Amino acid sequence: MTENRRIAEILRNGKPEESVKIQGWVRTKRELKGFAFMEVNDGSYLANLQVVLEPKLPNYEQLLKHLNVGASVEVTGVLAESQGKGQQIEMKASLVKIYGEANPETYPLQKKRHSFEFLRTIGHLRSRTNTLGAVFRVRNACSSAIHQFFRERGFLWIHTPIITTSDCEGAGELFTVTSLDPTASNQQDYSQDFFGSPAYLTVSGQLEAEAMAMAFRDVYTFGPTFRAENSNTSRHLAEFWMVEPEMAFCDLGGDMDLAEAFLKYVFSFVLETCPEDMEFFNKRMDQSVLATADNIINNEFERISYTDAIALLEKTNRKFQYPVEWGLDLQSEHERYLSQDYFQKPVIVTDYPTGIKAFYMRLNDDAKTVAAMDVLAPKIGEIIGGAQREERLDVLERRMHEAGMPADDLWWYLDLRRYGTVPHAGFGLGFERLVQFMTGMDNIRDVIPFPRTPLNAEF
RNA sequence: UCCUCAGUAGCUCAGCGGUAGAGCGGUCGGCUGUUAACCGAUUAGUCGCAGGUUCGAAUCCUGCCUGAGGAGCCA
Repeated sequence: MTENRRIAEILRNGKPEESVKIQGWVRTKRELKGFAFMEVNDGSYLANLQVVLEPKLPNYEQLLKHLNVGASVEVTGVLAESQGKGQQIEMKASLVKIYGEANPETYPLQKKRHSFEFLRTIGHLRSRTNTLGAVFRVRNACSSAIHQFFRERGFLWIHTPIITTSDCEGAGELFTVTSLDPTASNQQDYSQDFFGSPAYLTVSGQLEAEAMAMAFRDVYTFGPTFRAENSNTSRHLAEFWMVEPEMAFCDLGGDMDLAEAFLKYVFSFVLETCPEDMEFFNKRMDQSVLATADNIINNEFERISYTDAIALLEKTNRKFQYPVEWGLDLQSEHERYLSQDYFQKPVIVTDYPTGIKAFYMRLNDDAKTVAAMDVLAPKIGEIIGGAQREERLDVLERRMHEAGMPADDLWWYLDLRRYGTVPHAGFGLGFERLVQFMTGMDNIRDVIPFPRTPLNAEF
């Protein structure tokens, strides 16, 4: 039996004279008078394996007719040093089996560049392109890197619920979960509903992660998150994946250290695992991709307090559309100025005014600011948002009251402060934003296989 | 949700008052090593939808739908 091998492995280690068998999809075919070339891709590698088809193949004429772009094939043959330029090794086919044809008159992927907008309309096929293929290999590497990073540090991966009954984690709009018939008359009677109360898709696993951190010290979540906001931008999704570490016995400084070490680790891991894909992005998508990665890995992140950031923004000559004033939130243009123009690297902004941050963030001694931190990345803005959590029961109760939060629903969250409370901190990282940042892809819809955005949940 | 721009052949676009055009793709033919192959021929369209103005609308006007960029919200 001839060994069935991945194309990535053949392109890296294949030697002339070896008998091999591959399986994959035809990316392109070039017919000449005496013979033909076809390139096959199996998703394992950016480059294709060039296969030489000679007339002595059984059914040569018929085969050429049916070996169209998109067809699925199994090729048996022998590796050989390539006579042409462009690749070291190629395969001389002795047997070609076609699993499924792809009619060239209707198959939407052509041997040419397609716009990402068009590719989004064929979400089921677009992963067969060079760029999306590279994106999803990098996405996968990021995912592995994240688990490996936390495992090395003794964090437990915890699975927080996707369905939640608390709607008070943030002001964000939630998707309702119900088993009631929307046309029935009892539609609003939640006592008749599956959970006996209103239920939603989670907007964050943080509160549950805090509970688990109070048992295991260091934990993280990595799972889907849902926001029903009508956001139409290149960096928002209605369904996205979020990474949320939570550490007991940890303050804001430790939180920032973790965030920085985390990003450095993931970038290093991906550069090592997917060098060809990263070079591809650097060449074709954004020529600062490799420089950015290098910058992340080798330079310390800038750390600046909100108060100092405001002072810096007030001093600059740059004209901003929105006002800069202590107490107001930083606008996109301000964040972009800080990370992209002024520091030209990720910036961690800390200690925001109480009024613009969530109730659970720890009140600083000045009583005007909270121990929050945002990591701002060039181009995409906020990639991480985190904080030291308020561990003092009385302060937390007061802040919830001021924020108009119903304490009844979060009785268990307050219990964590009643019984064995400890200083703790954590952050949330938008996984797709990380992949976007890493690959230089302009639109977040192109770094998740099947994006969900307003008016779009196809595939 | 707001602002701006755009929807013309399978794809990318040109045409901007006189009833449709290019490149790529597809098809057919040629080419003994190609690699976004090349050369020749050929194929291809309710000009987003619905109204209106006009002798005449892809072109002007109104509404709607869809997409993109930016903003807000955030990760």
